[in-house]
Amino acid sequence: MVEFRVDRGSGLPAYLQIAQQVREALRLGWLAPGDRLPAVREVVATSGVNPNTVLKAYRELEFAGLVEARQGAGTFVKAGLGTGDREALGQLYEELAGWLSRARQAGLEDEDVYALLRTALDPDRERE
Amino acid sequence: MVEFRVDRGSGLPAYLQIAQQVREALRLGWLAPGDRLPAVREVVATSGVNPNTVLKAYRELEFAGLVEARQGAGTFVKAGLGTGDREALGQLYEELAGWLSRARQAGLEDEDVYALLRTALDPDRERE
Amino acid sequence: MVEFRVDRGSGLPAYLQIAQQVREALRLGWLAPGDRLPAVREVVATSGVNPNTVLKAYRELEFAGLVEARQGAGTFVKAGLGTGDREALGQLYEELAGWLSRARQAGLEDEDVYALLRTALDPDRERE
Amino acid sequence: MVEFRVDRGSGLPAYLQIAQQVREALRLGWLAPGDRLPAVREVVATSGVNPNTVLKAYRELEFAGLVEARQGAGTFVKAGLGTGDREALGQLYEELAGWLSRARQAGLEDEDVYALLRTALDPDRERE
DNA sequence: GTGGTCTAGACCACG
DNA sequence: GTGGTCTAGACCACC
Repeated sequence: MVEFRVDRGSGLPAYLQIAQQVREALRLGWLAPGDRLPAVREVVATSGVNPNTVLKAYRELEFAGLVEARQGAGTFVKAGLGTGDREALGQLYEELAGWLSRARQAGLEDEDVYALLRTALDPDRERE
Repeated sequence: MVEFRVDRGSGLPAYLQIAQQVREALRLGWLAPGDRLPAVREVVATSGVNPNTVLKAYRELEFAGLVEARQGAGTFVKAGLGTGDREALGQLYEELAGWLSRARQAGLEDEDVYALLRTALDPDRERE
Repeated sequence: MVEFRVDRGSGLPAYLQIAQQVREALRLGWLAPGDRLPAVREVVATSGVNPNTVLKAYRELEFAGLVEARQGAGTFVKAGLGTGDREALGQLYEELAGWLSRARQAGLEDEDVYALLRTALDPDRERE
Repeated sequence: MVEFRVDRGSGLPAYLQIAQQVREALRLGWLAPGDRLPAVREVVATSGVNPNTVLKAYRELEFAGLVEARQGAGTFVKAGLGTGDREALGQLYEELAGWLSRARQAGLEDEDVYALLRTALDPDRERE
């Protein structure tokens, strides 16, 4: 079961945050084809957003072919996403968690961590 | 010298992307107090955004006390951000880059990497 | 310039009617890549639907890759649709118009015409 | 015997599609007064819709005075629809089928055909 | 009770 | 002035 976290004031529209979190859950294997997404009303209850916002996110995912809405039944995952190798994922997760704890000991905040990762993913960005 | 990358269609407003990239440059030490931000017309030339959008980003940073606009001279960094320990940062960056290359060998895409990091930063998100 | 006709009570949602009419205009060459769609506010004025309904239609077309919204500038046709042979289209149109006038002389109503066409398009439907 | 085709995702509600197909069958003479409509469970079996959806369609037709439900016996056609001239209809159908095959040779798809017909039925729609 | 559609209207981002 | 986002709430279609 996934639970969405909507961060108002992050600048990113709420419906995109929800859609992104579904995609992440698909990538990490928390959601698999056939699974049901939380009902719109559930998301409303837990996240405090408006029903239409959730619908918009679900519809976006439907357009992308990732989920399928069945009238009166719910919204279901249609396709998976990302690497299939769950084991490697777990291993990498452990390593990353270790690195993260070292980074925090060195005084880095979440923002620093994101900045580092973004640079590492796209080294060209660095310039002097 | 920093160069901004504005990703239209990422959902995040252009002016927030610029402001965020300045903050990241401050965190990583690419920009330090006294440095000049690129002129608005330079950013316009390299990023294709509207001048007003750049101005809005710079105003936002000025409001946050990070930069200072000097009439006719440009916009200058006023304060630093983040950990002062440049050495630790370099070390952590190398480790992260190593981890990242392993992750990519395992077939992970950028989105998978972000998903993992987000989970590592906020482990409560994972749920049965 | 296209003008939309929204038939409330046809059962088909208004936003789908608008999207469909844009697609038809693309097919018939009334709209070509680079053309601007009518502004949301114009459609609202001429069709009496709600702005959000128009937005939903335009967004649907954007998802389909047919149009592109440019902030503050409007929504523009990105890709064409259908056969490129405008001449053949005109010829066929004339023939169809002739047939249609004969059909009407024989007393057929629009509904009869649609029923005939649907059968002709999908002859398997006929069964006894 | 009529068989219904329900196209989920056409946007048109399922019950309206069924009712419309009955009306079309009446117009084209596939159904005549006294004929029995397929039983609800038959439609369910062939179309995959919910029994209530079929009932709603039949009720709608009954309301329109076109059919009549007889308890325990089924639903029967009460009135005809459209032009009585079966011969003219057949002739027009042949002509239309001929035109259609030429249209397809010219590369037109079903959508193009519908677009043409819609324009021919309502020529005012075309505009500069 | 499920998702889907539409309205009305406020506010924001961008040119 | 352009499109985009979100809210609130009514109503519909379907299971």
